[in-house]
Amino acid sequence: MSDSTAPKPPHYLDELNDVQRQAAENTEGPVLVIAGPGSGKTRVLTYRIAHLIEKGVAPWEILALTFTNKSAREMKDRIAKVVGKKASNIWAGTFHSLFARILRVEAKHIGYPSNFTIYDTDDTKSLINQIIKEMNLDKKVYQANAIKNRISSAKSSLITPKLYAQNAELLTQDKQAKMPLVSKIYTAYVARCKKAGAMDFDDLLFRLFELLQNHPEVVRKYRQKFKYVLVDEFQDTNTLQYAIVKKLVMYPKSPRNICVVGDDAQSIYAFRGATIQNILDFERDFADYGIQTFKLEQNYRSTEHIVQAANAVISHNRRQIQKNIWSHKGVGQKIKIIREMDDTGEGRRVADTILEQKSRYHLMNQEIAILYRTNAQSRIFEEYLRKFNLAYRVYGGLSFYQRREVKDLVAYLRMVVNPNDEEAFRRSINQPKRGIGNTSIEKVVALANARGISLFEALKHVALPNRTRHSADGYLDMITKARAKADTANAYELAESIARKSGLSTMLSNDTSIEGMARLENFSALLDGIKSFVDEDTLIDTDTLPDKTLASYLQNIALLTDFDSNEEKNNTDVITLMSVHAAKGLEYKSVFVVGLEEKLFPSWMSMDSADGMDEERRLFYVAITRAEQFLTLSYCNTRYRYGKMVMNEPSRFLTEVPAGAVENTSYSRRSEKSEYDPLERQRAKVTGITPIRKRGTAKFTKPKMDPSKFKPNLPSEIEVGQQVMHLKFGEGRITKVDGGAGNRIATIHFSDLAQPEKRIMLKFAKLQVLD
DNA sequence: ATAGCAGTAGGCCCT
DNA sequence: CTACTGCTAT
Repeated sequence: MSDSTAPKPPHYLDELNDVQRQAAENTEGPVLVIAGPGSGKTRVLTYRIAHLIEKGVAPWEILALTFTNKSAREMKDRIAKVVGKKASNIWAGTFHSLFARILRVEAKHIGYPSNFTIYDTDDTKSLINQIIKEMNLDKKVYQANAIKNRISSAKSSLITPKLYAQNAELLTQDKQAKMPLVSKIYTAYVARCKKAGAMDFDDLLFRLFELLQNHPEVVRKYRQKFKYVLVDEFQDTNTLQYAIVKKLVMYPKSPRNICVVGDDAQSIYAFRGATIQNILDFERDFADYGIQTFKLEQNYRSTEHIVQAANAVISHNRRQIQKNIWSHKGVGQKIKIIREMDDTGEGRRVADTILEQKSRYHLMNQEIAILYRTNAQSRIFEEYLRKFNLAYRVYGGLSFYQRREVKDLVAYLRMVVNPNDEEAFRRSINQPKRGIGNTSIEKVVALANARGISLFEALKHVALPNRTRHSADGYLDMITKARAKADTANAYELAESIARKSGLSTMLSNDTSIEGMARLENFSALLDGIKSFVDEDTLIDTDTLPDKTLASYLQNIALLTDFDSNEEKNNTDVITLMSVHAAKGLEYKSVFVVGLEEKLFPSWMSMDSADGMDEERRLFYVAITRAEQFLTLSYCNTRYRYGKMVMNEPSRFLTEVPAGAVENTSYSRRSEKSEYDPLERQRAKVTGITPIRKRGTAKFTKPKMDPSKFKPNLPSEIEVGQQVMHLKFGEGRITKVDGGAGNRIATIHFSDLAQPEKRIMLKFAKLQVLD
């Protein structure tokens, strides 16, 4: 959308079409913006905020809630282009991060420490399993995942453990699922989180709601503060999120300056409790206060065949807000449909088509995306892209912060900040092994439960055999000493010293396998991350954070996803592989939507209900509307699932794409023989495509050199001026070495990177000197 | 009492 | 394809 080429930028409102402009200028009172795909929604939001600021509204009086850190950052950057630096004072961020920020300030009102820990899904599951075990229940019957979902949706519907226990409907459901004690587990879970000083993701919303509900002086404060509230992706908010927003803007004499932007057709998070009912409720709730509705219907992203296909597909859904999405970008290319015999063929054919498109239309890698329903589908595409020497990056799957080695160190850091953190205790107490096994931990748990104290406290007093006592004391001493420094010391020094004293660094350094080296890489990348948190601001959004202590570092990373990380990935020319969910809000010149088969897309989980099917169709709608010029849909007859070959029908969604928008070479003309040539298959076998995704290996496509040939030099051998090789960053030159003897830090210039300067701790990073 | 190993069962959607 | 379980050696 860079059609404005005037030398002097015109007044910013001139860059908007009529409807967009009205949506941006009508700043007072409740506003609902229904925004089709590619209709300039972000543009409206940013100009609206810019307009508010130009009119004299203070940036900190504006609350803009988004779903991802990325879109918050983008929005701020774009606002800054109009109003300058003060844009950074806007309260723009995700629901979770902004609410965590408020909760830290107001924690005392709800009996939480302001250093509260945020439990991620793994912590949550592990705690639930723990409770199940303590209650002597069969974990095959009581599945942690299912229970987590029950608890999560209870919280999202504002149902406390108490209300749950009184809710006949929920109790009946649990009985039918043969899990009558879910209510008890829920109660125990909430108590344990509280005791541990921990909140899970839902708590960040739930506790904030409680806070606003029960503390009039607090709610008054924030109502006064936030004079204008904006919500992006409103179709993906759940009941609880909307309840919080209402708390902030609905009160006597409120100006009700609330603007929500969304598209019912792109609602794809119902499985997490999101409901488009919120849009309908919004219209009802604010009907008496002069609600204004604007529909953005012009699609600036895609050519007409694509828009036409999208409209046709979505019209199969039952209810929707009426709108007429149109494009004036010309008819463009027709949609290509690829059919293959099996998933391997699909992988090869997609990679082939990419090569063809690249040469014919001069596409860059970064203009291409492969979108799939489930992350597990990525493997085959990775294999072929690699084989064809096409650079790619996979989003999703195991994120950096979920890696074992990263979580281990983070667990120690969490203990330093909040010693009551039960999950961090369990993870750190015997990692690396220090001879405190299950039996000892059982004793600790027993004592903690008996006296109602934390595990950490219990460890101090529990009776243990001498040897075990000794290592326990070592652990306690380490955490206690670090805690003493936690408020004053720089987060990086603290983390680095813990990494050393815990024995984690030594343990990882001693592992010389390739996976081990990759783990060490990740481990030092974490330390590097903490370092840049401390001295630069590049890593994270400091505006949403009050300070730079270890506590706020942890708070921040708990809410980061794979998407938000720092690396140079945004600037490198790579093909994007991601799930359709992850692709929401993004756009690419050429998009491949793959695996279009019944039971896969639409997913088998959703096929038994009409609501589920509608959601799958919206998901498909989101997928195809990511494409600007080229859209390719693919499916195959058989594929491996759970290690077994299964037959698939083509997805019903394919039949919903109008024939007029589809290239007619596609369905059946291409001879199946050539695609299923046994010789060709045999050849593929012989070429031996080896799987490249191993657990714990770095995520980048191409290692800069063959890891098996990589021979790192000793840290002491590294000098200024040397040309060195780093497994992930490639070749670079040492420009500076500083730090003390045992802790030398090299500044290295990697000219291939977008941000070439890296500071790397020599004791962790492995570097090979090149001659 | 702990830790490493090996074999088995169960599970893998999306945040 | 991995996360538990149970066994055995220390």
